[in-house]
Amino acid sequence: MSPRVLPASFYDRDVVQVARGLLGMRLVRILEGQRLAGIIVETEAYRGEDDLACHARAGKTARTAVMYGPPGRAYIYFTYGMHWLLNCVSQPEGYPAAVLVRALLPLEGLEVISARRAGRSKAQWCNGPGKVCQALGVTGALNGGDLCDPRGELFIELYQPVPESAVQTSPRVGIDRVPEPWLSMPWRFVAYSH
DNA sequence: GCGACGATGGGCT
DNA sequence: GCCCATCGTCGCA
Repeated sequence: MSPRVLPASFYDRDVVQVARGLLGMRLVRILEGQRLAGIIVETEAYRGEDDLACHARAGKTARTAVMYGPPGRAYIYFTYGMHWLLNCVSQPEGYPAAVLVRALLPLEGLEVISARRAGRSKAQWCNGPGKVCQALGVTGALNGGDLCDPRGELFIELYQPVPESAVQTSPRVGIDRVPEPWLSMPWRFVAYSH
């Protein structure tokens, strides 16, 4: 295994810590033989069946089964009829938890990413969870894939850990109908925010 | 710059 | 039949 790739043990702990720890790591996508990559700068944690913002609130279904599986896998789902969203399965097998990758700083394969995000400025290429998947060509075909396999099509490498001074936390976004205390849990992490 | 809203389809009650 | 872990565009300032 490449020494740069984050091992499954990285994900095998509290998902909130994993969300924090993924800031500054490098998400790599091999698309048609070409390497595309970006630095993870925004994440959110979703933890367990009790968390009413987490898809696992409805229990284990065909859709959420991957979240109950081993840590270090990709949980990728389709929403709003048009967007794919990428998550990193965390915590021990059997406990449903995952980190939503909400934004990247584009780093490698910029020509391809630019073409996939045609007509938009660089700042708009990967500044949202749907945009990340659009930019890197991430779809449900990769659901359940191993993020710890450097020979796969999607994996995450150790890159540049982010110091506490550069991290901001806030409640998760896009979950307006969720009741407290879940609505206000500070489980969103942003690095080097504007 | 900002708020409203439509697109569009799968999952779940 | 309702609800989305969203995005891009439109209208208005």
